[in-house]
Amino acid sequence: MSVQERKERERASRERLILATARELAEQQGWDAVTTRRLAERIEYSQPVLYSHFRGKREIIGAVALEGATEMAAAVRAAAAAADGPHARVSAIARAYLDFAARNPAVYDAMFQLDGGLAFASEDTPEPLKDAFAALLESLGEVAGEGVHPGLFTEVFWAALHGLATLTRARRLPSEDTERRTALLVDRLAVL
Amino acid sequence: MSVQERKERERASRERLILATARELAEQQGWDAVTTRRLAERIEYSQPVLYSHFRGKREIIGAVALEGATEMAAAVRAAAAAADGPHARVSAIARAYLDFAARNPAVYDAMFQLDGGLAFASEDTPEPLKDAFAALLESLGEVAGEGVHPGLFTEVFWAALHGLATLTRARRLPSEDTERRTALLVDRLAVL
DNA sequence: TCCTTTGTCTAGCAGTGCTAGCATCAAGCC
DNA sequence: GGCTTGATGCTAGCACTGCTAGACAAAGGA
Repeated sequence: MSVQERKERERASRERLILATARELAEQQGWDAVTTRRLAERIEYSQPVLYSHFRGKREIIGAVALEGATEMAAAVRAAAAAADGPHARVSAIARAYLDFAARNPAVYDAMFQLDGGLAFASEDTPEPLKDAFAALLESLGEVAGEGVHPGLFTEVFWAALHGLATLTRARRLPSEDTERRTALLVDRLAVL
Repeated sequence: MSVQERKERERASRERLILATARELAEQQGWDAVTTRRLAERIEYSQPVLYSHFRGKREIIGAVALEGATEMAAAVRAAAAAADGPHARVSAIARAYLDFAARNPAVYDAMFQLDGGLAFASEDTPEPLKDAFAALLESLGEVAGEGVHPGLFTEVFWAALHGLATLTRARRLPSEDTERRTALLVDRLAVL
């Protein structure tokens, strides 16, 4: 029994290694550079080993996305908890969101740009994704304004942040004015 | 001289055929299905012919993106011209933008999600892209509100629309409430 | 008519995600 | 302790990708 447990531990540890390596490689050189060959070489195993852990590359991306969702939810909640008052809270959340996207571009891509085979906005949406949305909803719901559904408001706010994050990252928007754009967004959208 | 002119015409016509075919294929089956082999087969030429018109696949995507930008600018201006008053105009623009994205998902991808090798937000940004932004700016500038730079306001509004468009398209947001989300966005962001 | 130039094609390269089938090594049984 | 068995990871290979070198044919000019 103990032997089997040890093997399971080792297997789980190798799975973490795969994910950490994929993530590191993606952050360093982009997801295009994360090929199964390169990934296998970095973890010092052969390619087929990857397929004994994940169905394919897409599932690896999905797993990294879930990791990212958990971290993002934590970052948003931490920012919200450290701020006093609704306005400061919403500002802090917006900054935390954009900051996360800027600091972890590959993870953000995995979550929202690439196909990780994850279900969104449906019943079988994985828990971390639901929770990341919930983290936004907790603080944004209170500034939705009268007669506006908190969920709908959060969706709009989130979409706006997502737009800023992706357009900035893709150099469609110059990154200098990020602060001013964020401030404008918060001031206009949130009802205090 | 006339012979050369005929050849140039034929060449230009074939280039249009390549772009139209690429776009059609992308809209039908997604950009992943637009391989150089398939594209060549559809236009009934061999692969290398594509490379006598474009440097590579990326440049084909870029060319489709420019086409799309021109069309989007026209769609936005048409919507603006058909509406009376600032509020109706902004609403119409938002709907036109999201409608364009929804009706031409592959073209929208070429413009904003994929790498078409185009420069954005810089001096050597191609004219159609600048003009598409200008089309938004023309009508959005007037509702930026006092003390807010029209360009900055347009960027934020655009980013919000972009977020809605991409998240809806990627099924991150359910498509039913698009109208309500758009209305909320317009009502909050635009200063009348 | 011959030669040159232009245009197009066939064939191939290096790389991709993914998999079938073989070797190896450790666990468990007699 | 020696043998069998099953799990585990490997090598080799498939069908595909974007892209290109070099052969070849068709057209134009002398």
